[in-house]
Amino acid sequence: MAAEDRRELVLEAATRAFARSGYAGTSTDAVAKEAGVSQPYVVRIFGTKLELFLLVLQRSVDRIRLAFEAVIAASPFDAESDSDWERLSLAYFELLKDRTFLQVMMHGFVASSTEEIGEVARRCMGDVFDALRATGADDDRIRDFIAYGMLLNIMVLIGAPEHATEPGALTALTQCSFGHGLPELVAHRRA
Amino acid sequence: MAAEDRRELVLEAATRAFARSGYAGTSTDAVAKEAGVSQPYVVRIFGTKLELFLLVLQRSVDRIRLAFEAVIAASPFDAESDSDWERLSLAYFELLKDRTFLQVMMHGFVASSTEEIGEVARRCMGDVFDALRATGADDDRIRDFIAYGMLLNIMVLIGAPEHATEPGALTALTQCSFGHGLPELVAHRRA
DNA sequence: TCAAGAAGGCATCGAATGATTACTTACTGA
DNA sequence: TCAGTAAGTAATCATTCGATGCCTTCTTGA
Repeated sequence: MAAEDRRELVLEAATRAFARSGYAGTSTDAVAKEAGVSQPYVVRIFGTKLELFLLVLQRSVDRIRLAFEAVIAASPFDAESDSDWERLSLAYFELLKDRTFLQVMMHGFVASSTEEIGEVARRCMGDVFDALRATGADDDRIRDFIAYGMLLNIMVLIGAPEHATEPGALTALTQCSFGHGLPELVAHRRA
Repeated sequence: MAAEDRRELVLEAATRAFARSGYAGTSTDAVAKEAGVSQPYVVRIFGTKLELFLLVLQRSVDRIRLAFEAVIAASPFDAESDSDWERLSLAYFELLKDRTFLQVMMHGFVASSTEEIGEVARRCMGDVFDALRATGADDDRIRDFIAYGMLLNIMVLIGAPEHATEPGALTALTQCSFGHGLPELVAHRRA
């Protein structure tokens, strides 16, 4: 297989692996097994595990940012229009069906005490904020949108959508966070 | 030293250690060094590294929840009063001066793919939500409060308060998230 | 004084990890 | 046909990790 194609394959496998267990918790061997190649080959392609993670993190956040940019570019965005914000929310909601990217992003955030990872995390966060500025909304409005997205991220991370079954506080928080789209999200996850 | 006192000391050291590097990224030896005891002794006190982390996670989230409960109990809370919500926000803001607890909490969230950790994380999230229900606010209002708190957590995790210096998207997001309290927070951090 | 129990370290084990080296295989162009 | 190169693996190394077992030290009460 061409090195370029193989590299792409390993990157996608690494994204899945890191999404599961984070930076420290994922071995290069786990990535290799997920990709179906040998562990030394993974190291050879990317140099070090850290460089591989930085690539995976950058690509994951890019994916999220691009989804926002696509929605905003699709039709004129009116920052005063609720339905336009709903379009944006629905896009993120759709993105949640594949949790991989946001899991990697969150793992990147908590691994920010590693300086190189922190740099990428801060840059990515700024890029997303920048992309949302194309909505024409003021900074406070964008901040609120991101805040709500972060809550959704956390809820997905801890598995609230699947586990919030019996009545209780977690269930209430999950339902008022995900709204009526929750059953669909859980069904998609189980499929 | 009495076993009980030593245990408490190690728990606090473990909280600091896990706050830095998370569950997978922190060795029992790192905890031991932070506590000034031998590594086998740490394992002996808590059985396994996982059990130690579960304790640390539970205690950290408890600390956050208790801070909220204290504010709500301090004087009658009016869910329609902006100043009452500001009291609550300020309490959390004050809590951010010691990042340890929220760092541990976030590390617990992303480590939720380990089933035991996920269970504790979900329970803690529910407990915090429950505590905030004592404000008398409806669920949506509480959810918004938590969402904003989660954004602050992320910003702290990636070191935005210290690193958002030159003008740019990250700086704008940081300033509109932390408001005028930002310089104070950074100063306290550097002290 | 001394036995007993609690506190805690030392030595060590087996497994896992990231990385390096040397090797094999397969394709390509002259 | 054969030299050269790209793709990929097996073997291995030095660390690090969580955990176990055994020993030492100190206190305390009879």
